[in-house]
Amino acid sequence: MENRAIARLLGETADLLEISGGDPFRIRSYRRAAEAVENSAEPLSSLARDPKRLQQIPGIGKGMAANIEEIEARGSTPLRDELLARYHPALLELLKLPGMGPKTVALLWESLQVGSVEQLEAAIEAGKLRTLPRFGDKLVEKLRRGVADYRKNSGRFLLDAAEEAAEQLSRYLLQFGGITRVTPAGSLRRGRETVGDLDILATGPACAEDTVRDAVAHTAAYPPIADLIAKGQNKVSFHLRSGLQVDVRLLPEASYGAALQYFTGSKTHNIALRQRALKLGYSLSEYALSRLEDGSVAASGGEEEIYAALGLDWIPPELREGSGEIEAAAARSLPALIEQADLRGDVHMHTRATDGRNTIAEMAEAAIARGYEYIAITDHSKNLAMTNGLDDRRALEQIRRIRECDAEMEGRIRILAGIEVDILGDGGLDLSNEVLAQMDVVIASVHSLFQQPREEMTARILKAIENPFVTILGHPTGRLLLRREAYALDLVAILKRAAALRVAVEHNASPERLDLRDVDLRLASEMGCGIVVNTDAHHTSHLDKMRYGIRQLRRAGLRKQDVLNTRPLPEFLAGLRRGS
DNA sequence: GCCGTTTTCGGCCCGACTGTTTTCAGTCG
Repeated sequence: MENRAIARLLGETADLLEISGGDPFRIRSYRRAAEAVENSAEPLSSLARDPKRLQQIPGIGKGMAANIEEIEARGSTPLRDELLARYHPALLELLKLPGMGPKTVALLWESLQVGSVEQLEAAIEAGKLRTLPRFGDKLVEKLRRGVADYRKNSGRFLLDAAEEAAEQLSRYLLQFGGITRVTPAGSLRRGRETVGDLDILATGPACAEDTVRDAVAHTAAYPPIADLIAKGQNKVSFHLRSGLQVDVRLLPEASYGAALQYFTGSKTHNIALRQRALKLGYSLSEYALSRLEDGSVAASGGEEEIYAALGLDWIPPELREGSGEIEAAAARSLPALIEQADLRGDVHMHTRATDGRNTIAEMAEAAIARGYEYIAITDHSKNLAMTNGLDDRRALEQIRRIRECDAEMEGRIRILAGIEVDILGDGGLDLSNEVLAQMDVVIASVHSLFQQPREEMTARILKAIENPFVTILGHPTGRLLLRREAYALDLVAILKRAAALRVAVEHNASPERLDLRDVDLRLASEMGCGIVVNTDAHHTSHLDKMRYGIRQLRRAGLRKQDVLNTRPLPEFLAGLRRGS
C-alpha cells in the first residue's frame, strides 16, 4: 500500500478515536504516526516486514509498527474495525465543516443519529438542532453556511492563486498608516503546492496594543471580503469571493519573529519546537520565547534569534514539516537548498511552431532577461495533433531554425534544439531516431500511454527510455509515476533507468493535477536519476513560474548540485547521459 | 500510543475566539 494511503487510514483512526472520546494523547500519537508515514521518503510497504526499521521512524513505536504491518497485510487494524462498527465513516466528512469538532459530531450522532452532511442538512431544516445544549441561533446558522460552503468548494487553492491574493491584500493593508510590514506565513510561506487558507501577518506602529483596534477595522473593511468569519482583538478571518479563507493577525513589532515562526508552522514542526524549548527551560508562544523560571523574554523579534536560542540553525520554511529538520538544525547539517539564482537554464518551452505563443527569438530574449545562459526549445511531436505537433520533416525544419537563431544570438545565450516527444502505446516514439539524434534535449512524455492497459505501462515506459536519444522523462510521466499505485508503475525500476526526471511547473494545472510529491523527488535523486526543473512555458511570461518549481525542489531538500540545469551547459548535457 | 539528561512510569504545546454562558466548553490554528 502506498504511504499516503496508510497515512490516511491512521489519520482516520485518530478522527474516529476523537469522536469516541478516546485518550487525547493516544489520538495525538496516531496523528503523529500518520504524518511521519506521509513524510517518509521510503515506501513503507518495503519496510513493513521488518518492524525494527519501521520503529526507527520517529513517532512510530512498537504498537504503531504492528498497526502498520496489519494495514499492509489486510488493510485495517482491530481498533479501526471496532470504531467503524460503532460510527459511520460519513461522520468523518462532518469534521470538515467549520465549527464542527469531534465533540459536536459525537453529540449529533448520539442524540439525533445525524451521521452525514446530508443528514445534518435535514436536521437543520427540521429545526432539530435547537433542542440540543449549546446550539443557539448563531451556531446553527454557522453550520448551515458551512454545509453550503462545503458543497460549493472543498478544495485547496494553487500556490500562485494564493500568492496573488496575498499580494493584493498586502497592498491594501499597507495603505493604512502605521502598518509597515505584511508577510504571508502558513503553507504559502512553506511553499506548499496548494494552500488551504491564507495566513497573513501584519506589523507596524499601528499594531501596538492601544492602536490595533483601528488597524483591525481597516482589515475587516477590505472590499473583496465575501463574509467575515471572526474579528477579534488582533485577528481577522474572512472568506474572499473566490472562496479562499484568509486569516490576518496584526501584531506589535517586538513579537514579530515569534509570530512569524508560529504562524508559518507546520503544526508538527511547531509542536516539536515547543517540546525542545521546554526541555531547554523555555516556553515558546506566538509572542515570544520566554524563560520558564521567571517568564522573561529570551527572544521574540526575529526567527533567527529564536532558533539560535534553541541551539538550532535557522530552518528554511520549506523544510518545516516535522520530518527531521529540527534534529538536522541541531546537528548543523541542514542542506544548503537550491536557490532560484542557481539556475542557468530552462529547458522545456514551446513556440509558435506548435502551441506556444511566442517565437524562438522572443523566448530567448525573455530568458536572457531572466539571467539564463541556455534554453531548450522543445515543441510537441506529431502525436499531439491538436497542438499542431511536429512530424519528422517539420522537426528537422525546426532544428534548422533553432540553430539559425542560436547563431544570431552571438553567444548572449545558447539555444538548444529539443523536442517533447510522445511515448506511443507500444513504447515506441513518434519521431524517427534519425531526427531525434540531431536533438540536444529529448523529453519523452506519456500523453497517449494513458489509453493503454495499466499493468503494461512500466514495461512500455522502460522500453521508451531505453532509446539512447531520450534524455529526460517528462510530463505527464512525472505525475504518472507519483500515482504509481493507481497506474501499477514500478517507480524504482523506471528511476533506475531514466537519465533525468523532469520537474515541471504546471502553469495551467488544477490543484488535483499539481501533486508532485517531495518524497519522490528525493527518491529519484537517491536512485541516481538526474533532476531537471523547467517551466513548460507556452508564453514568455510563463518563464517566471520557475519560482514554484524551485519551491518544490527546496521542499524535497534538494541542493544546487542535485539539479542538472544549475550546471554550465557542457556539464548539463553530460548529466543527461546516464552513468556519466 | 510514544518516549526517555524526568528512562519503563507518567508525562505528553499553547493561546485566542465564539457562543452560550456568568465561568466555560469546544473549535481552531
